[in-house]
Amino acid sequence: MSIFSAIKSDIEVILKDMARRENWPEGLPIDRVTVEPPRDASHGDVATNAAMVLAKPIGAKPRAIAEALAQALEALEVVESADVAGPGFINLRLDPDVWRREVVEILRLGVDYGASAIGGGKPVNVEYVSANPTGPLHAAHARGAVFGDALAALLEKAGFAVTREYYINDAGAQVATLARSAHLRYREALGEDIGAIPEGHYPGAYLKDVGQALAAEFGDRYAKAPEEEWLELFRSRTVALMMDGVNADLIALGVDIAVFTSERALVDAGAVDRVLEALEARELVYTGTLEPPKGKILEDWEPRPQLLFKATQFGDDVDRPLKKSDGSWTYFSNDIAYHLDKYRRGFAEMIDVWGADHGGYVKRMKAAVSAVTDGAGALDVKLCQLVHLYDGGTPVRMSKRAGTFVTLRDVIERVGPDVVRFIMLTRRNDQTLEFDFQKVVEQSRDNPVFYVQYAHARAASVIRNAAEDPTGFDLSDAALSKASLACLTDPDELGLIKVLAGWPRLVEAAAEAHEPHRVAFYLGDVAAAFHGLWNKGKEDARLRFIAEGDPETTRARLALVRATATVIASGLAVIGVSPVEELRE
RNA sequence: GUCCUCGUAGCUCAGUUGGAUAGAGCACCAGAUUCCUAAUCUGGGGGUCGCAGGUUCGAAUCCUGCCGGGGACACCA
Repeated sequence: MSIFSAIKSDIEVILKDMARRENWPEGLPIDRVTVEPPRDASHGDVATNAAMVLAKPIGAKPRAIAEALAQALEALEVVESADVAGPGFINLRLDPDVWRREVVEILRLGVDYGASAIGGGKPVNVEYVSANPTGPLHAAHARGAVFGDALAALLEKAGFAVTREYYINDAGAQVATLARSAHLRYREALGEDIGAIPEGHYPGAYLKDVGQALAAEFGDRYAKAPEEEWLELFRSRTVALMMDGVNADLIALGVDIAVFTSERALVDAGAVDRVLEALEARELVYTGTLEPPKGKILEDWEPRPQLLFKATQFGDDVDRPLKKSDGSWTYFSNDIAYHLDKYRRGFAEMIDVWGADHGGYVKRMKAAVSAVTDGAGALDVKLCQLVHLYDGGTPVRMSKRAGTFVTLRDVIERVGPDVVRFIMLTRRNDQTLEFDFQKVVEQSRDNPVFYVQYAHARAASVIRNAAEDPTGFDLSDAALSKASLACLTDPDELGLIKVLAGWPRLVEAAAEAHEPHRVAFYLGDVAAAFHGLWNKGKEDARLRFIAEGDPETTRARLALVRATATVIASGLAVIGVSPVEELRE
C-alpha cells in the first residue's frame, strides 16, 4: 500500500468516527476526498481536501471541520504535524521515518516497485500499429507502436490482463492492388522487362524481393495466366511476406504483439453477416439515402440508397453506410465485426491507437461498439499526432510517390530502439512531435533520453566506486536495506525519496488516464532530483554519497542510490527502454 | 457548413481527471570543477493559462459562444 492510500484509509476511519459522534448525515461523498502531495512542497508532504468536500453536505464551515480533523490526524504516529490552510486544506507533515521506510520497500520489491492492483486482473485489449500490409512500416508508425506498447506495459503494471493486438487490413482493394504489383515484380523476377510501374500500382522496390520469392515458389506458371487464377494466391502470399517484415521491424523496436487478427479471415468466417444480424435484431439498420457532405466537392457524387447503421442514436453526426455501392461490405462493417469479435473474446475494455487523421472515425466506432455490445463494451480511442522528422534542424521531406519515405527500420538503425521509444513519449499523444536525428542522440541536458539514462548510469557508477572501497561493504540490496536510514537527514535526500515514493501513485494515475507519456516525464523528475543531490556533494563534501570515514552514513546513502536506480529501471521497463549501467564516449 | 483536436513564459512543453501563490527545459543574466562521470548543478528575471460568459467554497482543467492553428468529412483503409 502506498503512503498516500495508507493515509487515506486513516482519514476515512477518523471521518467515520467523527460522523458517529457529531451525528453527520448519511451518504457523505467520502469518495471525493483526495489525499495527494500538495503542488507546493512547502505546504508539507500530504494534503487533503476532506473538510472542503464535506462541509456543504454536513452544513458546517470547512475550517471548523478541518480543525477537528487535523487534531485527530496529529495524533497519528506517522503524522508529525497537521495544519489547516487556505479555504480548508489540511496539510500534513509526516515523520521522516515514513519516507525512509519507503527506501526499504523499494529495495525489497526491486523493479516490481510501483506495481498496482487497481486493474484487478481485468482483461484489456490494446490494438495498435495495425498498418496496412502494403509496404514496410515507416517512421510515422513508430509513434503509435511505442505509444501502444508503453500503454500496454503500463496497464500490466497497474494490474490489468493486457493483450497486445494488431489488425491486419487484408480485405480491401488496396491488398488487391498489392497483389497486382507483386505480380509485376514476379514477372520481372522471371526476366521479363516490365518497364515503369504503371499508375495505380505500388512502385516500391521492396516488392522485388516478393517477386523473387513468388518466382521461386511458382516458376512461370502464372506469368501469363489471367488474373482470376493468381490474384487470391498472390494476395495471401504477399500479405504474409509483408507482415513478416512488419513484425520483424516491430521486434527490432522491442514491440512484441501477441495477436494478429486478419480482417479477411473475419469476413470469410461470416463475422460480418452476424454483425448485421445483431444490428438488425436491435432495429439499428435501414436503407436510406445520405445527404452529400458539405464543404467538400465530390464530382462523382450521386444520391444512392444505402444500407445504413443508425449511428446517430449513439451520438454520431450522421448514420453510416454498411455496404458499398457494389454490394460489398464497407470497411466500417468489417471493423464493427472485428470489435464485436474482440468483445466476444472477453475484452469488455478495448483501446485502439490510431493516427490523428482517423479522428473523424472515432464517434462511429464508439457508437457501433456501444450498439453491438448493448453498452457493455467500452472503447477508448487514443489518437497519435504527426511526427515531424528533422536532421540537424533541416526537415526531412517524405513523399511516397517519390519513394523518399524514411522507414521505421532506418530510424531504428540510426539511433537505436531505446532512443526512438523514449522520444516518442516526450509529448502527449495528441501533440505533434519533433524528432531530430541529431538532437535525439546528443549527450546533453536538452536530451531527455540521455538525461534519464545518465542518472541511472551515474547511480551504477557510485555503486561501482563504493565496491572498490577496501573496507568492503556488502552492496546487495538486501544488505543495504538494513542500513541506518536515519542518517538520511538532508532535505534533498528526503526530497529525492519523496519523488521516488510517488512512483506507485503515478502508475495508477497514468494507467487510468491511458497516458504513458507521464512515465517519461516522471523519470525526468527523478533524474533531476538525483543529479541535483549528486551535485550538492560536489559543492559540499559532507553530502557525498560515499562519505569518507563514515561507513554508516555511506551505507544509508548507497541504499538511496540503489533505490533511485531501481525506480528509474522500473519506469524504463514500462517504456521499454533499457537501463544502462555505463555511458562512455 | 459539420465534427474532432490543440491554444499555458521569448521558444519547446508539463500540469497529479476541480485545489492553495500555474511549473520544467531551452534561451538570457550571475555563479560552482584538487571532488562519487562538470555529459552535471545552484540562483535570478520572465504569465491577462487565446477571448467572453456560466457552473461552485475554488476553474488552465467542466459547460456555452466566439477567435486562431491542425485534422477529418458517402462507397477508400
